[in-house]
Amino acid sequence: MNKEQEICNHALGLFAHYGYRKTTIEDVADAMGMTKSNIYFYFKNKQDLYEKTVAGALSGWRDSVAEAVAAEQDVVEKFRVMAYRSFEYLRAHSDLRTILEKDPGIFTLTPSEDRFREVNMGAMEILKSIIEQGIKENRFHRVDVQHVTEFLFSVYIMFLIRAYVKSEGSTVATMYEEGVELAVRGLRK
Amino acid sequence: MNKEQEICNHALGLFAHYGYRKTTIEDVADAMGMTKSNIYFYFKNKQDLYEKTVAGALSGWRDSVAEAVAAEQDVVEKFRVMAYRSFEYLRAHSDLRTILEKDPGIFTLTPSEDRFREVNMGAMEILKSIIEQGIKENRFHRVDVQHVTEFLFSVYIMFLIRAYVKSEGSTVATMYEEGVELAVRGLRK
Amino acid sequence: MNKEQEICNHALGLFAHYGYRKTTIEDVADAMGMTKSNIYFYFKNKQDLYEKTVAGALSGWRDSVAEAVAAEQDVVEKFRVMAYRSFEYLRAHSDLRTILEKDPGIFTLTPSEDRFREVNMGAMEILKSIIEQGIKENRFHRVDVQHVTEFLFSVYIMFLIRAYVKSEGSTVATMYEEGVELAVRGLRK
Amino acid sequence: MNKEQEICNHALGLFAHYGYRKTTIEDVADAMGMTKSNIYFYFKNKQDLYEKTVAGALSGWRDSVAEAVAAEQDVVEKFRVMAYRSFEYLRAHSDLRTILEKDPGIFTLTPSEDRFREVNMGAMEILKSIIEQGIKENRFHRVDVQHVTEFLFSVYIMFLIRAYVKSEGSTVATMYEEGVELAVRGLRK
DNA sequence: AATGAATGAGGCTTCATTCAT
DNA sequence: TATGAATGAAGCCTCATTCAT
Repeated sequence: MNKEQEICNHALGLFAHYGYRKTTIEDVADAMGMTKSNIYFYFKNKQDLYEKTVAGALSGWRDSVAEAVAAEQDVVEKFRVMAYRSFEYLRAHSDLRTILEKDPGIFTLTPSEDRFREVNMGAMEILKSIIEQGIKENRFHRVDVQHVTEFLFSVYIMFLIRAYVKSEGSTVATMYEEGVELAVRGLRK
Repeated sequence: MNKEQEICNHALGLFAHYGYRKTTIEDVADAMGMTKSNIYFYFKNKQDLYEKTVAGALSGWRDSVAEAVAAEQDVVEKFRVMAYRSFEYLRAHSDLRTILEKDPGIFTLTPSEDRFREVNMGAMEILKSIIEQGIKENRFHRVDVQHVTEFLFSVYIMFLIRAYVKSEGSTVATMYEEGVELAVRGLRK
Repeated sequence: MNKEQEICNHALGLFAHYGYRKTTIEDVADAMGMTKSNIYFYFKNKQDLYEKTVAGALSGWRDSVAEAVAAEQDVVEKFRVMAYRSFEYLRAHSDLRTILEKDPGIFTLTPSEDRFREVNMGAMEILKSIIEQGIKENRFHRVDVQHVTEFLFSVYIMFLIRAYVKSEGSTVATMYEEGVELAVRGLRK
Repeated sequence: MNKEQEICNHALGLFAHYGYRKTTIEDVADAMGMTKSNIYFYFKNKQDLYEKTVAGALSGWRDSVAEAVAAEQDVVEKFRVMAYRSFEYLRAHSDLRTILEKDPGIFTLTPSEDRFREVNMGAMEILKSIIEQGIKENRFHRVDVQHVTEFLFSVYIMFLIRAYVKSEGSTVATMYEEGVELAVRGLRK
């Protein structure tokens, strides 16, 4: 179907493997069995291709998490599920993971330069609304929502990404679990 | 005096600001007030310049930490000092920090591809000998030294680096302090 | 039509005149009225351009000889015609001649490093099949075909090429004629 | 002793192995255990170094031949000895041989561009005086001395050089012997 | 005699991008 | 939609050569 998306899917793997600079438009075209110039029919330029590719991958991640969260009622469970689904998703999608490793700027939340604000904001929104709900239900400490959200979001992203650098599987999973429980304890009354 | 070092110092800032790819040999030469070709008198090629630049910066970091650690007797204090000096050093040396952010591969400790093994190993050695001393003096749990060292090193590096991505100063510092205390509690009997 | 060939034709003259090293891709591009980079659309790199250029020229030579040989029935005539057409062709194509002079490695028949084995083998095949036919028809001595072929080929190539170094026309032609007759007498029963 | 000569000796091997273009001044300096710049104390530039190196090697060749010729009385023997000593010398000095193969221009006897006229003329002089002596003693045909000399010189040079390209030792030697006898018969009454 | 340091010119190659078809 | 062909800008690197010491 949507060829634009198809291109992004192929590009994702290449960007993950070779990085932005070393991935050429021709690489992408070759992978698609089309020509360089034809890529320009679908995307304005290389930057555009990259951003749409990454944005698409981030959306998939966020949607997967949002869906899992929506299925839970209890706010603590929501928090746990959010954390686990995130972890699980990245484990399964190594291309996205690699890109996140290689381009740390993706999560630079400084408003002025965030190329993926839209998606990132969406992800943070999930976390934020969980915290808000927890506070409203009087199950979480009355923390500064915005700051705590940003803090947790940044720790959690960095943890997720870096977790895989060394990664022997079980160790990482355990490490992650403990981190999550720590956060839960820190929040819960 | 040592012009090689002088070049590295200038290069550090440029690599930090523009990244490896966008920094040209000419940029470095201009910054030094010399010609492109003269850079090649001191370095084999761009890669060589980059690696020596980074290695130099990492050495400075490691030495600063080593020195601080050596000045302490108590093993718990050594651990704390190591953590704080590391933090402090990176805070003060934003070029190194930025490079570390931009090139996460610098800390990929997989033996096969680590371009800075020598320096990294030196840094890990500091941590390792503290843990060993703590165990010998019966003040630390009898943990698996190698594994724990690698684990702590990797967490600590990722933390240090990522801490600055958002960074509003006080928040980060507090966050870091708590992390350190956590580790101390985890180790101490 | 075939622009690749067109480029080779221009390149041949330049390589002949300036030699491999001194001929720049830009020279070739200029001669074609196109840009440097466009040359790279047709050839992988300078080496590739050179090799295809030389191979093309050698093929032209070989084909011209093969055609002349095929038109004769008598095996002795075939041999003579082969020799004279070769001579004639080189006389008329001074670019190829010059390149052959400048790059003696073109005829280094050591299997391991011959860049033009395919073409060279084709040329030797012509000679070889003449000798074989001569022996089968009982008009040539029963010599060791492979060795004699290689020997004659190497003498003949060296003669052809070097003949032109001094070359005052008539002298060379006479010299050549005598050499040919010598070979004929040596082979013929 | 003479360091200039020492440099030439080292340069000879390098020029033979890598060719003029690919041999850098630094290669030569390294081989001598000195620095690039110091080479310029002894030679005007790379071209100068090359020419003096080749000229030196050619002189050695010519002197060796001249010496052998001088030791003979009989003019036919002189001719034979000249040929054999030449062959022998080149067989033993593969560097010179290789340079002669790689730079055919060395024997381009066109007065206008011969960079080694002096040496070449010296070599031809040996041959010429033998022929003159043979004629005076009425043992050689009364040929056109200048032309015959040039012709024989050029054939003989080309033969010597190319003989080694394929070369399986005995074959080459036999081939050469026969060629020499042919020339002798051609000259002798 | 010798060196370290510097330079300039030149050449190869890559690649994003455009354009006519 | 899709392609082949073309371009320009940019960057890396080599090397002969020079100069001050």
